[in-house]
Amino acid sequence: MAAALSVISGKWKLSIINQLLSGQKRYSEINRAIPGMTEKMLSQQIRELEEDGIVSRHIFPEVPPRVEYSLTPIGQELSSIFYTLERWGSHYMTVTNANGEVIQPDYTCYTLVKQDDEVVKAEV
Amino acid sequence: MAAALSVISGKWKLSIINQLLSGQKRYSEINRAIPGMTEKMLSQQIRELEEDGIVSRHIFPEVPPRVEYSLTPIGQELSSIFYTLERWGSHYMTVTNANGEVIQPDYTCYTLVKQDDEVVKAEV
DNA sequence: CCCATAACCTACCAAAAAGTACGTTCCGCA
DNA sequence: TGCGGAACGTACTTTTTGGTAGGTTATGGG
Repeated sequence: MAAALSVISGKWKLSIINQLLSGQKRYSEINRAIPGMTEKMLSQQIRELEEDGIVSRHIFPEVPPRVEYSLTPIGQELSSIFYTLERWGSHYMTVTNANGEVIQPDYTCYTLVKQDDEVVKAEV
Repeated sequence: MAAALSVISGKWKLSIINQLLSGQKRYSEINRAIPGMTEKMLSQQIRELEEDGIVSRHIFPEVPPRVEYSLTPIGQELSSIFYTLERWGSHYMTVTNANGEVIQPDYTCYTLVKQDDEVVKAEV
């Protein structure tokens, strides 16, 4: 489990894998598809994914250079993790509002506190 | 998906949730059950989990103080994420040796490189 | 009378991760 | 004669995260 987490942890890795789930893509395509990510981050994180055996790289010895990335078989199997995270995440969002405050409709989260020598139940 | 990841990312959070999956536990119990984790980390991370609505805290106004933690319903639903991560992770381990080097038995990961004006296929 | 226990908190520090800015190489194009 | 694009690399800074060492409250036990 720790191994799985260490492979996918990294601010941009999930976005990169997500891009490659729809097929082979070249560097600049991925770069354009993920706004906010710098080129350095892309090459750094995709290199880590390659070292972990998740993506494979094909260098075409042309000028201008062309490099295409694709998921290895074990990388494609990450889709189950995507599915689970997405499902839990969207379920989680339904009980959380846009500000990140938890709404928790079905249950209350409370704390017992002592106030003037009296035990009171305070909602968090 | 990002929300799901941000909730479980943190060096000790999975261990803490794992402890609470087997039922309500008090602070010192969790602390003893996870070796290597300092008390500061426990209180810091469990507080973040509480803010995210994953665990709830019950303070018993006794002396000596007693605090018990348990998973909220949405926290308990994280078990599906545990299961998926574990399954992928163990599968991943079978194609990776103890040194973290990828073995990749069913496919080869290669790179095309130019060497003395000749294209060669180099295994990574 | 002091120490241990419980469940923390605070200040300070180190390490890791991410971001910013810029350099590189080769070629075709205007 | 520069200019841009492709796919990076490198140096440096900032932000985030984790770790260390100590302090706090109150009480019962030796």
